[in-house]
Amino acid sequence: MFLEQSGNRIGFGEGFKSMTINLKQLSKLLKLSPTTVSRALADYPDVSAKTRARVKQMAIQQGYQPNPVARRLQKGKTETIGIVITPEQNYFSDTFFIDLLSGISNQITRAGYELILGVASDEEHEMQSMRRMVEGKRVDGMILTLIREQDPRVGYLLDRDFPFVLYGRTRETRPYAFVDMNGKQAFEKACTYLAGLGHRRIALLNGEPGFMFPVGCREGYESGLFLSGLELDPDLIREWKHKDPSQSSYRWTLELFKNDNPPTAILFQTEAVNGIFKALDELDLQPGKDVALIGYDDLEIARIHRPSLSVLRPQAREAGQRVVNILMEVIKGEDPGKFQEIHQVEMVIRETSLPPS
Amino acid sequence: MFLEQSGNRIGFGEGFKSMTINLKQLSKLLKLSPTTVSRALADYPDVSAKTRARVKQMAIQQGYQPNPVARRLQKGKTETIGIVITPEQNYFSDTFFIDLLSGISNQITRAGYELILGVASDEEHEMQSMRRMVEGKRVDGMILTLIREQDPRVGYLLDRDFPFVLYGRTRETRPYAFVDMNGKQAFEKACTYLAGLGHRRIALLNGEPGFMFPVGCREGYESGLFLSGLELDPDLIREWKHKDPSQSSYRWTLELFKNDNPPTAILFQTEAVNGIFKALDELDLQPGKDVALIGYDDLEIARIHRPSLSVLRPQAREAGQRVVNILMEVIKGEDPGKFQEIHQVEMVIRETSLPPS
DNA sequence: CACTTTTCCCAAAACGTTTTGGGAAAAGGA
DNA sequence: TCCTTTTCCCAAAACGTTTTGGGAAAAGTG
Repeated sequence: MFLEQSGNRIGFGEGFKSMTINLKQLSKLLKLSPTTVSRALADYPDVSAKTRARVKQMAIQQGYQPNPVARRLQKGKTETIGIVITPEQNYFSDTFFIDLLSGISNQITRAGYELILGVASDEEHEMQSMRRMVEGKRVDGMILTLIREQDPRVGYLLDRDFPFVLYGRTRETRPYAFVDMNGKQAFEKACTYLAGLGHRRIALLNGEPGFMFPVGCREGYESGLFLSGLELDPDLIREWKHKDPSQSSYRWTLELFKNDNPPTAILFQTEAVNGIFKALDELDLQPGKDVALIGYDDLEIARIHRPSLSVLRPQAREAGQRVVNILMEVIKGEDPGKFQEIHQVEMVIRETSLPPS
Repeated sequence: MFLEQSGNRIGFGEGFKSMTINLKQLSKLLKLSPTTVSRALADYPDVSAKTRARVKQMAIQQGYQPNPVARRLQKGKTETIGIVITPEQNYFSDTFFIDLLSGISNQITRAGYELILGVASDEEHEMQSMRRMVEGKRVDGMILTLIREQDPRVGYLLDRDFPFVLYGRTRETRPYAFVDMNGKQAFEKACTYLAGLGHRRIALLNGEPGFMFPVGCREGYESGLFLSGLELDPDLIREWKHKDPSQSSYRWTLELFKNDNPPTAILFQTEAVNGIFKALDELDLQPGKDVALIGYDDLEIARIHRPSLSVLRPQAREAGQRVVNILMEVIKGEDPGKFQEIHQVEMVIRETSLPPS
């Protein structure tokens, strides 16, 4: 124990402590002007290949890294992207969001940018946190998630021509950039697939329609029924109402099977799967066998559970990367209206999507 | 529709687009020097009360906000704190982390600082992301979470005297600042409580001992058994091994009850609750009635489930705020060794902690 | 009144980059 | 050789703040 500790100390020595070197100091070391060193490192053509190499080598040797703050001041950019999350909407119960965030973060780092995070407790603080970033000149662009049908954030940013990209869509006539998952098509696909297997009673457990995504899910569901020549039965639909704690996928499922004519299949967002499994268990119904299930989002539980859950799988990480790439273009001054991407969602058939028994 | 949109446009007008004002411009408007304006806004005593008021009023009227980048350059600080998260360790399956993050974020904002986020895919990238922040002079301090018993990050930061605070603890002889939950005491408390109710066979489903927290949980569990005069039975303990996907709270629970002498109570981290409930259901055992349960972390499901789950409740948000306050002190140059806090964890008795039947 | 102290303000420097606008030397062209 | 071009480098300015180090006027002191 003693040895290890002391060994470390001696090994690293006194001078190891992040002795940060300057452009000026580096240029002195090289007997060049700061201008030339800066331009050499930035690969300007007006510095000879020989000195460029010499500069770069010395820079590496000395561990020189340009001070990002000084560079930002000069460049007039923050090289920073902002995102605000709100814990209330069960953001983090899902790994989809962390996948999205992971894609965003990686791409931002690759661009040499920074990601600053605001955590807001509610809609009001969400706006406040965003304003601080925008009006405080703390970011060059914003990323918005969990988009509502009427979303004041979008109008706010459009009004002041501030660069942003939505993960999702909203009701807004002015053009803006977004990356969205084709939830409609996904649910349509799942619905027609189930109908193709022979299911005639397909239920939908949906999120809160105030958000944009569930709206698409429902559209896809209805369109899927229509395409399969099935009637829409409102009794088979449950949609989350604003913060009613009595709601749960568990109760909804129990309710559905009190119906005289219960469903033989259920579409839902995978986070709800636990409640559904529990309810089916109590009702002595076998998932997959007695009731077909398809969830949206490929969470770990979907793969691990027996029977494993068939799902619709959005590529959240890839979407996150696209969001960042697009935002960089918008920051450069490109027309946001050019960047409107709707990504396909693939369907993964596992064990819970069999024909009706 | 047309009216609304056009109304908006006219209402906001052309000039609304964030016309950012300068210190120099502001001072010109006030017929004062930039120096005086800056000092007036910073409440220096060498500017008269009258002009100070005049300056502040004009600053508000003009919506002046000092450019944070310029201020950082001058002050020689980034006014930024870094944190790196890794999705692999199921960080986000839990709301505890978002609570922690929320406390951290709020307190950082209050201090006028920024929180920059790195998302790393594994341990190596975690270190890489941190080095970028530290060596790239992008942050003034780091916050570390999910601490391992042997954690290279701590040594790295100590070696270069870089300010940081741990949420958790590690094995390290040099002094460092941390805020930790008293997991040991919590599990001890839960264990003695159950023993006090008459339970004699108490099981523990624990996390991976490579991390520091589960180590404390186990210590508390063992100490609780000892204090209650109970024998430790290794058959009643399950600990997560590094990435063995066959493990799950569900299987562990089934295993436990294959025992000739099965447990009458189980301690665990609340994230595992679904698997446990499922297993008990299959075994026809009533949670709370046939088996007492106490989880660590007060997740939503613990409150909502019937029967509701008794839990150990760490105050993650408060801890997050303390972490930031401490980090600010350390950044100011205070001795990190002075800041070592171990927070109490309260026990919330609900419906799953009854005496054995 | 003459001197000191206090009050209130400001010009200049500094933070560490990148960009601007040359300018000297070397190379090319006749 | 003389003129033009190209190559290679650099001094100075700029980004927007805060800090330093006064300094002039007003107020207090004897």
